[in-house]
Amino acid sequence: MKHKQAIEIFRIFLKNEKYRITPERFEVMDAALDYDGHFGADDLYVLMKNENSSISRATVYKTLELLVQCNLLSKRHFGENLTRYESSFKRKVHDHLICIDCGRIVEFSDKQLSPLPDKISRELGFEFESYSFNIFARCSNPKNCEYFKDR
Amino acid sequence: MKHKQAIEIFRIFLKNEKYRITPERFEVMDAALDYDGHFGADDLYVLMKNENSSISRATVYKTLELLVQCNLLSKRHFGENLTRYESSFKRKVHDHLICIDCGRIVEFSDKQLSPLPDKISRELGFEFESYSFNIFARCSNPKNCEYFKDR
DNA sequence: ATTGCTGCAAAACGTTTGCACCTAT
DNA sequence: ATAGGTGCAAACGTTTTGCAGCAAT
Repeated sequence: MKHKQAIEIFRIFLKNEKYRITPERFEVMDAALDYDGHFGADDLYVLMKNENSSISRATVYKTLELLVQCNLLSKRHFGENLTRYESSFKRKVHDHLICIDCGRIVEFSDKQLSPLPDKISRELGFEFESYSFNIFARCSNPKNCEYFKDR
Repeated sequence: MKHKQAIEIFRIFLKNEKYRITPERFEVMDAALDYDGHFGADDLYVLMKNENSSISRATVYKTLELLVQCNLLSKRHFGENLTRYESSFKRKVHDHLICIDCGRIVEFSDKQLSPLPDKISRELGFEFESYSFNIFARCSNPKNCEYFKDR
């Protein structure tokens, strides 16, 4: 198994929260952590089905939420009515820039930005929990942009 | 009519873009600008129906997109699979903090944040278009929070 | 033995579409 | 006259739910 450390994290989480340890849950975890980039729950379901898994849609949807709860995945919304996930296991915090022409997603992290969510929360009388910051922009280089359109 | 200036903006936009000027479009505009706070397209449709409008769902959905195009409304996504709108007519740019316990939405604007979307876009080789910044946090004062839960 | 989890299908939800009729141009 | 908009209902894509059977505890 590739994801030894993640398996341990997930197992401990399930135990602590009194959820059952089932093979299906680890099967979804494995597929999710293997996925390169951002994916919708249904994308993952279809992928697993194509690989002859007998997993059900419901189990995929529910397990992804568990993986978010234990911080193995993070949840993203890029301005569509669609929930996307991405592995956050051993990855540093980052934000996203989305090209509105070609759909390319670039990850970045900005030093000036990082302290702001917590600072602003305190200023407004809240306890910071999480934030989302997405920039929508256009590739300056049109050729570049065309290239990614077909991807 | 309350929204004299907005009517003019919308009329000019429709004309420029060669869209037709119809009473239904202004009816939706009126209801949208009257709405206090953030609303989903369906909320607005139901509200209008309750006020005995004969508008159709399709017209409401399509017109809201036109109002976004001419900057009378802005579109928001607060981490659910639901598009929300809010009037941006004569309002200054702001971001949102959402309480994950009671759902209260607080608007803020932060001087350190404002220059970042454009700066980051340029640094990454993009032309800035728009951004979304949402903070998810908890009311520090539990009583406050309880109060808004019932709203 | 007892919950809780699974797969399945159906329902729910917000949103979009196809179409026949109507209306602004 | 004609392109485009409207209302309606049906379709859509994603997500959730109800339920009977199954498996982890």
